[in-house]
Amino acid sequence: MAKKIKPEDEVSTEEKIKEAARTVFMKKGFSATRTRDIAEEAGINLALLNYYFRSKEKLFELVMMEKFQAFFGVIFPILNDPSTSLEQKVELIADRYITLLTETPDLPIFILSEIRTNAERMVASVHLDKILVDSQFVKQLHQRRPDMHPVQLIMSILGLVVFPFLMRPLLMQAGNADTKMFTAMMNDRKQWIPKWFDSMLKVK
Amino acid sequence: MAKKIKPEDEVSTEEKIKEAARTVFMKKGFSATRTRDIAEEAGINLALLNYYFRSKEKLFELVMMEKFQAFFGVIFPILNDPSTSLEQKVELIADRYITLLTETPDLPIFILSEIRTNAERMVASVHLDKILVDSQFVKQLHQRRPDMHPVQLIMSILGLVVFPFLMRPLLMQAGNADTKMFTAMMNDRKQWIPKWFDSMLKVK
DNA sequence: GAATGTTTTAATCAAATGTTTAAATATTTT
DNA sequence: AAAATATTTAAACATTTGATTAAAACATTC
Repeated sequence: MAKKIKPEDEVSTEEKIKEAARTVFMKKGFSATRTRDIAEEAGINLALLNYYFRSKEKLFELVMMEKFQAFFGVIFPILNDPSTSLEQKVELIADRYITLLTETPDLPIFILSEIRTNAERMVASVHLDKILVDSQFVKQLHQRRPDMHPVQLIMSILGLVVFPFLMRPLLMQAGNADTKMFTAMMNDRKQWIPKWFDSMLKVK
Repeated sequence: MAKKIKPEDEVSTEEKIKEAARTVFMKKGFSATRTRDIAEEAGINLALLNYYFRSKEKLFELVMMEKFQAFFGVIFPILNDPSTSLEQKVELIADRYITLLTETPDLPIFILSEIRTNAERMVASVHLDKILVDSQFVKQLHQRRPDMHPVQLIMSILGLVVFPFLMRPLLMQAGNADTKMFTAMMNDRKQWIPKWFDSMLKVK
């Protein structure tokens, strides 16, 4: 499949479809998305979707892997870094994750929905055990608080960071926040979460 | 529509369908569920679904309202009780919510997925502002920590309680837990969350 | 500029899916 | 028991939807 030579500002049909697929799949999930939705969003003929990506499923897989990478790719290197302290890791997670999710707030619900319908494949592609058992973070947690299960603490830090983005549609619809205000709250949260987590680690 | 007189142990067709709908909708969500899935799960003829409930959508709405009630009904009375302290409320939420969700662990992802595709209707049926602005809990939070936005703290407590159930499929698939072990962890969590939250409130 | 390869389009297909129909069966009422 | 009403069934219907096809339009190569 040779590439056409096109002006720099032109976006290839393939990329238009991929971008439309990102948008629609992210918003509605796999089952609720029609190939025609994607074609319309991309402004292309329906048949081109199959021409470039063979099938709806293949296209979805592409988007999913990309998003999965975005979601877990941020956290892995931070948790495994042997040169940072526990406190620094928490600070980094809060900061990097909130920054990422502020840009793509639909990411968590997309990932979690997909896990619900396809836990096996998801787990195969993420090596969760590397986080939950072997990571530097787990070792540091265990050393600090042998009486708290590291998984408990990982669920806590992730819950503190991610859960607000799951509540976001509810908050915004309830009129208690607009996009700007929500972003401001999440930025505020970047500072609170490390403080909160440190105090949790000191609980008697 | 007169009721048939049937032996006590017989379950009515209507209830069989409703129960099957609960099961399938909860597991797969609205779009991924086929009416034939529900009919099969209920062990009834496909046409009976429309005979008793008019449409897939009407049946879904019924299930959804029920689950919504379960999810928010637990939290409302606790947060609005003027006779309990901040600490008692947190303890109650952790205990009651974890108990509820241990019985129906798919509830959170179901609710959140539905909110994603239908935030307006959801918000109309929950009076979220009653929690986020007017509740006793918010007043107590504000009195204790005027420098922390109450919504921040509500997101935190809910995140600590609910998020593990969203990660459950991932944890269990990763082989780091079976049902029994997960339940044990969540029971453990009933005691940690109040301690954690109290320490968060004391952060400098 | 003819030949060749690539991209796009309109039309169509086949399967899936929510729903309806009409006849059969069971139950209740008179 | 007969009539009326309610429930159940098998079949079919009408759309929707993912995918394909065949030809046209376009671009590139020789």
